[in-house]
Amino acid sequence: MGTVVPVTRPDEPLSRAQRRAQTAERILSAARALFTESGYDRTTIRAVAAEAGVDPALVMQHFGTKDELFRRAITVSSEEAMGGGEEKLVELLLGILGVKLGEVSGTSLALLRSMLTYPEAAEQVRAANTRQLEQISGAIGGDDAELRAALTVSTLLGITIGRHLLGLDQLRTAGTDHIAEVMKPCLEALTGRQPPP
Amino acid sequence: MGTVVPVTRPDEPLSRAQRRAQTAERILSAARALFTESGYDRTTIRAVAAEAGVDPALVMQHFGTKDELFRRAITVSSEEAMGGGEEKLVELLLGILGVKLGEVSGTSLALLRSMLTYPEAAEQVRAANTRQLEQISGAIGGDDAELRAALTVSTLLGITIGRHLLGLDQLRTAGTDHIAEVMKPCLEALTGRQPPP
DNA sequence: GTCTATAAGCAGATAGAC
DNA sequence: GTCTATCTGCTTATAGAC
Repeated sequence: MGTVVPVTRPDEPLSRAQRRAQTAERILSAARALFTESGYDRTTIRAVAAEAGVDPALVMQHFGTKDELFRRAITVSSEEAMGGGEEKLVELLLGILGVKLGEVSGTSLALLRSMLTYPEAAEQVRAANTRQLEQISGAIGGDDAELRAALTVSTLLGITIGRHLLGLDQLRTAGTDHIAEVMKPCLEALTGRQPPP
Repeated sequence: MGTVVPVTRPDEPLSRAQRRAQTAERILSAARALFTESGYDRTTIRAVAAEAGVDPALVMQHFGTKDELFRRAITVSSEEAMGGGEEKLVELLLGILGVKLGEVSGTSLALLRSMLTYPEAAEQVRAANTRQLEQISGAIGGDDAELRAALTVSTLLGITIGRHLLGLDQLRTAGTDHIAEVMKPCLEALTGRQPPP
């Protein structure tokens, strides 16, 4: 169906299609780094091209528009998509906390950096949060479940922002385990059923 | 010392200086609204002028640069500056929570909207957070005080973002009191002394 | 004192040379 | 197939007419 690339030069190590795919990947990687650092508006096609060591026109050739470049840069292959399983409450939360505090995939940070000023990024973050929220809400149960889930997600979001995007010293220098340990009772209080007044 | 404005026209209700100050205030108000809505980069001098019903050149005449306009727009008169007193821990926290969840002064939201993409805004937010953090840290005491305080501030920040800037439904529709009620045990767990293992 | 007109620069996107 | 050169539009900021 036209996907087969005939090898015209057996001594050439990589086909043109392969080289092209490699270049696209390098551009995406550069774009991810710059979007993470400066956000959507302040990241220029020219800067991405320079970072990737290619011509600006080549970036347009590959992705058409800056918008599409961003979309591709913040789209995960299919793996993470926020710890997908059916785990149980606290483990789920600490999992999210671990993921968000640990490496925090480059795609996530690139997305979060622009969420307050680039409407499409905001929409994606809302969607991701809604998915997390439904998982947590279902695990909590009760009247306040949705509110509690929303507060939990927002709390984790705030810590991620403080640590990775704002760079608050006390959060940058603390270890992941330490933070998780301190946050655990807090998250339990937030997700546990409230005692009767 | 030249500050006295002689009244040349007794029948004129306002002096020129007064009218000028009024116009400046209207420009600042318009700027605050647009900075809050769209952030620093996407807010143009032209749009601010249009919103205030004045000429773009007049905005420059008053504030010189866009940078200075932003600085003036997010500078509070002197009052709030984050509930300044010497209150006691939980009350302090709920106070901050109340302030952040309630009206959240326009200046604060304008500042928060740009904190991830406009370096000067980020610096201001870090500074404000540090002040809060020191208050809370002092009230907590103990080894983890600073970390706990940082996590507390980040938590409140996350909720403010989710509610007012991202517009998460579950947080927008919930009442301030309800949120405070649900968050109280969580904040107590975060700021209370940890039980010995 | 206020606004028209314009300068100067940079963005994303396009067309055509090689 | 890749890059040079350019187009078009929009920004902040300035200079000068009224």
